[in-house]
Amino acid sequence: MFRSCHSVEDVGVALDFVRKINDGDGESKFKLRVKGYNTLLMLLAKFCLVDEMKWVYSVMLKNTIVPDIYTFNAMVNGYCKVGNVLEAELYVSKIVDAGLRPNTFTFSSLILGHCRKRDLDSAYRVFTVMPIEENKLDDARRLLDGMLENGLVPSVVSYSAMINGYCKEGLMEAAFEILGLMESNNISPNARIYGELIYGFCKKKDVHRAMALLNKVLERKLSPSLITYNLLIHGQCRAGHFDTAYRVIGLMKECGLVPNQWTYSVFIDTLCKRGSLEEAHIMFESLKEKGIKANEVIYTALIDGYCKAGKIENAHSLLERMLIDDCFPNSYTYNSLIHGFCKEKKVKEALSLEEKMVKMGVHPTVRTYTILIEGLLKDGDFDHAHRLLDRMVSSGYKPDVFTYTAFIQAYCSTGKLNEAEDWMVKMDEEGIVPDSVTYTLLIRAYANLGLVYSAFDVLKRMFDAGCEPSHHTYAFLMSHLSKKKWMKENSDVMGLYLVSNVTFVEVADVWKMMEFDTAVELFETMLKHGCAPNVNTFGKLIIGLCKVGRFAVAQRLFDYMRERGISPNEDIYNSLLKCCCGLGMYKEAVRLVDAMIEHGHLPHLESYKLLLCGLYDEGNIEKAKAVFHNLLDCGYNNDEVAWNIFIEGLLKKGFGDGCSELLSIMEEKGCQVHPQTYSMLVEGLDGI
DNA sequence: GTAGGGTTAG
Repeated sequence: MFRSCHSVEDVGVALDFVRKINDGDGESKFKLRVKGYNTLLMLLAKFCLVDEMKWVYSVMLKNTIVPDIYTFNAMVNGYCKVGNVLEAELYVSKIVDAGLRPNTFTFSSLILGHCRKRDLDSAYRVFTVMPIEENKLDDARRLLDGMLENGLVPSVVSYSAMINGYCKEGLMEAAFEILGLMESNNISPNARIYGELIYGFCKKKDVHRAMALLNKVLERKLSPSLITYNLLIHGQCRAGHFDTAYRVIGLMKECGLVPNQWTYSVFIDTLCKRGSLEEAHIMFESLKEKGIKANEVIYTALIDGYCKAGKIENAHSLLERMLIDDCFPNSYTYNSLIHGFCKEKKVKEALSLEEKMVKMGVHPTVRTYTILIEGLLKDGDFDHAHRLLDRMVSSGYKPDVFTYTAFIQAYCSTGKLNEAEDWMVKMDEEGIVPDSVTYTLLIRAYANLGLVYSAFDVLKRMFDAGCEPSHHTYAFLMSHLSKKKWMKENSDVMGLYLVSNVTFVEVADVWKMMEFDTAVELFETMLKHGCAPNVNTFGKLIIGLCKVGRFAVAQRLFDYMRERGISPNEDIYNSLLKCCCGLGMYKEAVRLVDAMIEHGHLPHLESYKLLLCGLYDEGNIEKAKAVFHNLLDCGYNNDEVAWNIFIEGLLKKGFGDGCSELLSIMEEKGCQVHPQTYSMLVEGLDGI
């Protein structure tokens, strides 16, 4: 009877029906069979309404309906979706108690549940604290492997849940291993499976691999979904490739897919984050003529953009427009505005907005409280901040790493290191793991007070906790090591500033001033403190140097690390490559590209573009051809290659001949280019 | 008769 229910509104109607059954005396005219209950339970699971599920289940038992495998599976699925594996396992045992056997569906749900075990978002009120399990993916994996042992055949869904789990964590090799596993078990991956992998690459900011995978999906005549395209657009936007993101819209339209709210929210959000508020607003206003109604995410992106730009008035009027537009603001919307007020030192307004939010029926979240606490602390009102913390805890909200870090930052910036350390202890007792920002704040504070040993001691704690130091962490440590030297060299105090009477160097300037010897001093001090510099240590330094064009020092470090038997990773190679292309050192760039390919790394297309243009500029045509040949074997999406190298590169730089030459290499190799790109190329070549 | 994906702090 609930088969036609699909929306949250339907759920309400269905629940009302069950309520009537529950209110009846058993002789009621409202009766439901097991199938009806099951359908309702699945529907509730779809919307993650586990409390309602539990109630429906109890009504079912009260009415002496015997649950079947579908009932139990629905319960397992619901709890797994919200990451509550403990509760889900309770229903698995009920399956066994009932003399039934868990099936493929049960296992697929459990795999999903284990992958989500830690996903209980701090944005929600969490009353039951789930145990944190580091090896949640291993547990999921054991379940997948255990299926065969139990005589069950994993389905596409079982594999996809596992692949999604790995992709979310950026473990692409493991994800591809699962792909291999399913293929060897004769299950052919569908578009959804590839969609998961594309998501993984996008999440890792490896958009080129994501695009190459898209090509593979299309070659296999599978249809990528709107979600997949949206993910690609998001990935391209985040990588700063705005033009490419627009091209992806073209590609999706060709497949008959229509960009939706999500698509535009990505664009609008990206524009806002880049500070292009006007452009974002123009796109927002153009939605109507596209037949798209702005949703709360779109409004929030724009509101957030205005708040970050300090234009609270505009943000506020958007909130009003939102309400007129029948678009309901959510906690994210209010959080953006509250944050905006705090940033402008208007904590009072921020606090009253929180009250308003509650009145509007929107629940504050951990984030709301944290933003307010941070605002109060930055305002120097420690008392109020503590009171608010008490209020949040007593209302059942669990402070997270951001909340604790706000306090630690406040104590660090006032030089109260003992209090800051007390908060580290408190955090540990609550089972909250500090992140690199937390540790780096402490390191900076110790360094500012001239306590080198303590600063490096915190680094050791970081290493021991398995927390990866950021480039900020290393920059603060180095600026301290070289402080006296740098101060002398910069007697005009350029790039130096004062905090609590201690002078130190701005992070951005560390890379500009850093010499090779400083790095060596860092490594030696690290070793003395029991932290051996690893590939990431070198990576942070090399990438930092490359960003400011310090190729010579970066290369020395690169050689230094290799001499010590540490192999550079793809990011290190790419930053070096980008740096020397930018400096016009094309011979060196060619050497790097060759070395990368030899080690199985993928050189960025942007660097190839610069390199090929550079080689043509130097008249080194044969070298350019050879480099392009190798590029075509890298497995890139050929259309993307053509677009980047020809249209964005050679044609724009006026190397039409080079463009024709390289295009013929593509044709010789049988590389397919999209007809639209091809006609643009021909047009471009004619124009020269 | 069941299911699997995606935004938004310091």
